Amino acid sequence: MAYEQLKLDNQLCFRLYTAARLTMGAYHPYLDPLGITYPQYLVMLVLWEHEKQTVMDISHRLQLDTNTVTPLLQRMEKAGLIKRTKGKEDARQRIVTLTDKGLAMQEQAKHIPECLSAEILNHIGSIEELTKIVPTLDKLIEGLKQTNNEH
Amino acid sequence: MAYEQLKLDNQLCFRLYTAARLTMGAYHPYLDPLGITYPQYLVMLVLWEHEKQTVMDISHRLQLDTNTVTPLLQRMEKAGLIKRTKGKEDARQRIVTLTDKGLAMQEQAKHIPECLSAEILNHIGSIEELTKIVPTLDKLIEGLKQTNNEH
DNA sequence: TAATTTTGCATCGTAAACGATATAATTTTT
DNA sequence: AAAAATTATATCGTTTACGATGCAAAATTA
Repeated sequence: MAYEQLKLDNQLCFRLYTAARLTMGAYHPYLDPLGITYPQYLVMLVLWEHEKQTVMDISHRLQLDTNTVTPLLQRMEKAGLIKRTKGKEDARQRIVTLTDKGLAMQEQAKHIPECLSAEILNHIGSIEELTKIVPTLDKLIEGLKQTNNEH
Repeated sequence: MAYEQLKLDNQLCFRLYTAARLTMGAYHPYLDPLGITYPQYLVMLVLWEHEKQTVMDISHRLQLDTNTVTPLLQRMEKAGLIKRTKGKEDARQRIVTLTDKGLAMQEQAKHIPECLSAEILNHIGSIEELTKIVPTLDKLIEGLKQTNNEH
């Protein structure tokens, strides 16, 4: 028999892992019509907030490394959502900007958050219960950033 | 400027996504010596609880599809952690069992959960705050399972 | 019993993640 | 200024995820 602490039901990380995957799945019906994936949607959110950003700005914001973000951006450029131009002052940098198509997509996307809230609300009862866990998740994320930096 | 609801900081899913990734990163120093990845660790947890399971048992337990689990199990078999035998009553099934090596790994792994708790505790203050969000995550997961089944 | 459907698993293709490494441009040091 | 170190991004290889499809064994129906 398993040690108590090794039981799957006692694992917080497994819950986060599952919740994250299933939530991404819930976005599918809304992102498919736009032709983007969930990570690409996150990049769009970042760019809709600030039009002009470097690869590093984006990867910092999403807590992803450039080796994940670069191919992501390359695919998005291919899809005509963004442009990647060489930086003028610093030629190492790549400046990422939205195309007209990328900018226009914001209008189609603006209802997605409320659609998702409504969908979850159908099955869970109260959205407040979910917003209540946000500060804890933020603390966890901050803690993990430090933990992971130490190794 | 972005619509308020489209701001990254207002996205619960982004938090789950980030928290899950960073937590998996925190497991790295403990799983590397064992030569397994986090999803493989999850499979081990499942098998340590019940020695003998079909591919479907495991994929149900982890909320993953067989097209994810099968290659995972193939790699784990190659690594000598599990065996996959054809089912006797039902020849379609694959019965997954632990090898001696896989069973023995439990002893090396039994301290991992407390190590991780301690590590997080260092940076976050109280573990209770984390356990408090578990019921909400469970409700969210259950709700999302249904939501995703409808589409 | 033969035909059909369903089920359990596997394979394929694509997109993430991420460690390791490479490369070119900038900074810092000598 | 030349050399060394750092920085920003990109490339490569492996492992996940997951939609789509295939296939053989069982279960169901005709």
